[in-house]
Amino acid sequence: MTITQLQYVLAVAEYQNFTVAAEKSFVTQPTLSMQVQKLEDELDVRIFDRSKKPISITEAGKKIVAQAKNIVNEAKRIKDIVDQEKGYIGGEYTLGIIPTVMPTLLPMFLKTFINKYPKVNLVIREQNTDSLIRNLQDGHLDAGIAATPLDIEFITERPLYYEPFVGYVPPSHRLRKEDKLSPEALDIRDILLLEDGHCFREGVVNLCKANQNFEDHFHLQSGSFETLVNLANEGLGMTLLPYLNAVELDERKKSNLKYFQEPPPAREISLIYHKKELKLHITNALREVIASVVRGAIKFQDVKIISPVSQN
Amino acid sequence: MTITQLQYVLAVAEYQNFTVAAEKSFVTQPTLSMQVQKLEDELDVRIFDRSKKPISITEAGKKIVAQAKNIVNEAKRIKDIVDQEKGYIGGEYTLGIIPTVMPTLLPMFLKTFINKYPKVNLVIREQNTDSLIRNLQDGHLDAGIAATPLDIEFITERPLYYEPFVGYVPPSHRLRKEDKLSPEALDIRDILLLEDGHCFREGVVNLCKANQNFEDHFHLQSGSFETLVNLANEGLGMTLLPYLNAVELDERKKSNLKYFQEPPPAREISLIYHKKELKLHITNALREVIASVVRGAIKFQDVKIISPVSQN
DNA sequence: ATAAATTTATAAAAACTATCGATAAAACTT
DNA sequence: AAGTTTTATCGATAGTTTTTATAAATTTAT
Repeated sequence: MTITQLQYVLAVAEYQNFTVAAEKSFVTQPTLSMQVQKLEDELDVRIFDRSKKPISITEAGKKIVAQAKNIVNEAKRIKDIVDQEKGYIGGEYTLGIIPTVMPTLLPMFLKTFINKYPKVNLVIREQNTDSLIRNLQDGHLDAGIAATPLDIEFITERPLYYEPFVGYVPPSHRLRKEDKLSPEALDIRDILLLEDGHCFREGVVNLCKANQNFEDHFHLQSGSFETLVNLANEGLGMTLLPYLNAVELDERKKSNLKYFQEPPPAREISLIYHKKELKLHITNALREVIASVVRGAIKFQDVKIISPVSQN
Repeated sequence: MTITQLQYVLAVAEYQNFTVAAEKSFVTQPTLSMQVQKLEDELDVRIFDRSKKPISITEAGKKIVAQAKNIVNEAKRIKDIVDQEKGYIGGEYTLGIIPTVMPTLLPMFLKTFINKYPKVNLVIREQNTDSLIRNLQDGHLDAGIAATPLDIEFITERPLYYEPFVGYVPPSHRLRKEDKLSPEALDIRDILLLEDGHCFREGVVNLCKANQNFEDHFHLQSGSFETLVNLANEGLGMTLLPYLNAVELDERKKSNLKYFQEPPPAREISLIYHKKELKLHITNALREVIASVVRGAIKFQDVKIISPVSQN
């Protein structure tokens, strides 16, 4: 049994197809097929059922694949251990970022980071919290940036900053006359929300839920804050924005912003990574960079953190 | 990087010597040396310092060895997973047993087990609780039989039976006139103890400690109960025996036995194994066999369990 | 301090194996 | 039923592991 064989098995399990798996593994299909067969012979068990297409994984195969993932990930770590021992900051590093943080935070730190650590090949993926967690678990991501607390057993959360919610209240809205917003005054039924899957949506729902029994009526939903702001201008209601999105609005729109009373509700944005601490040295370097650039742009201390997780 | 290379590294780390490591790995010394070198080249780090003899492990090497242990153990598990999936009970299985249990328990179940599961190559090692725990951790043992509770994070304890302590009180002893023993009446200073390292010794000390402040005076100490009984007969004090040892005494000596008041103090004997549950199917088979033979010989319910761990 | 013994490294040859390209066989699609 | 897609098989080749033989280095004994 070799690590290569296990990697081939994982590739087949992932792509459910020998030919594609071979391509992704940068070998020819016979090479991969034979190695998988060899492993099956050695273990004397079928891992894949090739009698139908697409191929399926046998019961024994599922367990073998799970264990193989383990082994391959642990094997990868040896290289990381050596790098860490040498103090070398380099190699591939994959970071997942939730969509509502990506456009505002990424431009703030990306340039600084790649300048400071040119040997790191940073791969950035935009994905929602759920897939972020899944990818952290199976090792497809080295770290993620998401709203916390998530309270997940195998994940370490290191808060980066606290980002208050800001109201965008068009002139026609009933709350326009108020000086400051309060969570109690909000009515979930006239707040424009992001579409499902965004944790910022959950945050807003949780914020309003504190004083209302929210029944899931139909709401206009969009994937971008820009759309929400435009819809709000059309008189379809108000919306809530994260602070960093709010400060980026043009002057005309900024006049529609309404801040919350102290302490404002806020989301906690954290760097999250697997407790196994793969590539911890790079993760720490990344955290340092982000923390230092954020320190200038955002400095809220006394906030009320709103959970990003659905409370159902 | 291959699993074989990691195994070679582990062998060198274990034996601190390339030649011996090669023998134990059933390859020639150059084979092993070259593979270790190849891995060092690939990782671009020295794992072993060969400039002095015996060779030593570098700082980076220590971490690599720890991780390699992980990987190799996890790799071994794949075979176990397949066996388990097939319901196959076979292969090598290594069991550690503490010295004070070995001579009485092993004859009771060994024959039954090897008859029932002839494909299992059972390797039995006598060792004290400390090395048992260490060997379970690094995978040198598949399971152990020891006095519990040990309360160790990575170990599962499955109680097999409860074995009361029985007093061996020679005619000349002050407690001879008592009908039943009570823990309060015991005086640690005239009890003959097993030598250090036996957990039964710790159990006796804990039993007496409940009512006495034990200061570590000099005591006669022996490694076998037979010696203790003979010393007791010479008038050097009394001693305590586990129930199964007591019932094996000849008739003449049995007349010196004195039982405890209900509920008698007892030790809990458990099958212990790593939480990772390597070869769980064999472990369960073993537990079944032992539990069934023990059920006939020993059936105490209402006992007071004495900790086998030093309370200092 | 020098010789002997032990231990690790190096080199060349042999055995073995992973990989590839070509092609056959099987399964699915139209 | 023909064509397409996917997996298996085959022979050739390049590369790797292993071995035997031997050299170099280190430790131990005299």
